[in-house]
Amino acid sequence: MSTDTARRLVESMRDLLWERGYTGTSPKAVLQRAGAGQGSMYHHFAGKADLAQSAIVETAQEMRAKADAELSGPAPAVERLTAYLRRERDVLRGCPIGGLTQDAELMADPQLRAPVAETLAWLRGRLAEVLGEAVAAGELAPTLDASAVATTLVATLQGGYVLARAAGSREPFDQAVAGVLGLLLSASEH
Amino acid sequence: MSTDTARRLVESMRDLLWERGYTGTSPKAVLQRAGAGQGSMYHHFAGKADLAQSAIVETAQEMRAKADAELSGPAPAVERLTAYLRRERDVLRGCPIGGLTQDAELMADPQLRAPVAETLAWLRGRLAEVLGEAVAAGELAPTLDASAVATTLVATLQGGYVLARAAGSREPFDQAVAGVLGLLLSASEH
DNA sequence: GTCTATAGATTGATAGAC
DNA sequence: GTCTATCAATCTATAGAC
Repeated sequence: MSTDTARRLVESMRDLLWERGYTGTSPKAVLQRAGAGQGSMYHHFAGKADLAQSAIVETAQEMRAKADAELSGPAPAVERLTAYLRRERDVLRGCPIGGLTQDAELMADPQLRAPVAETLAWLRGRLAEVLGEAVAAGELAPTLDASAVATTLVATLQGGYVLARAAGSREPFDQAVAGVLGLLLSASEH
Repeated sequence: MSTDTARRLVESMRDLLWERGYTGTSPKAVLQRAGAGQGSMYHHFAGKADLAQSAIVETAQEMRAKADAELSGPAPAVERLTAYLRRERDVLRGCPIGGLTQDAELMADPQLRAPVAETLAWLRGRLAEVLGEAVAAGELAPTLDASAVATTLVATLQGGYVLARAAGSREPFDQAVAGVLGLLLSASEH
């Protein structure tokens, strides 16, 4: 069945995009990992960019679905936020979506860039909503700027990945999260 | 004079590393930008990696010198911190050092990775010192964890670059900085 | 010190057999 | 649908003339 080969190609491209980026990933490497020949890829996809687009869209959807599930539970808003921020992550591999912003070739292609931009914009918006709930429930100070703080939280995660990769250790990531949570919670003591 | 050609090669490599990353930068592109032939590069440097190392070390030293100057002035500690965070930056180009952490090929080479790791580690440490001064001067709450918050501040900047590049706008960067400053200053009202 | 010429490998893609 | 063969272009590096 063709569907299986196509799925393996997308899966391999997802792994390699995460590990090596778009510029650093050759069709040849994808085919080897998927155990397929040249013909298979060009039968199912128009080329490298087309396959990469399928891979990025899949990764983006997964990331968004997982975050939405965590942020939409029945627990108090602040508990959902801290659980989301502290959730176990594959820190040293970086963010499979955010990391792509550093690839100039990928960002130059609107089809590849769009799912990256949309996913991070959605996440900022969703966190702003939950922060708004927390303020409304009196869990956080009413003076808090939900939009700005939401962007700060996403930036802390994204930057935490950068610092962890630089250090070769997840410690900076955990420290960055602990730091921003400390500020958020002590700022709420009003 | 050979020194001038070598300098132009390093300068060109610095620009291209910032713009395209290590994997995305070919010696050919560097030579074209520098206006030099193949022979010049292999006369002055052992190869692409060697030239890149000189370029990264130079960029790292500049970044560190500039940050240290801003963080070491006579102004109150919190003022120095806010001035550093709000300083004008070429946001859409990303951080010329932090952005390199996403390049797997570069990070696999200890010679190329070391200056990246050291620069970001130094910055976290220097910000922790200034935060410590602020606490000691009573400008910030004594309960503040200087090391953790320092890492949060660097992560906010690094993640701000990621979000700005994704959005194609500097707005998320400015929002992330405003958010973290809001938390830091309101948390200090003790 | 700088140049051009060249090398062998790899890139992304196409052709055509099966 | 999948394979192998092949393509022109580019990659990083070396050789050798000047």
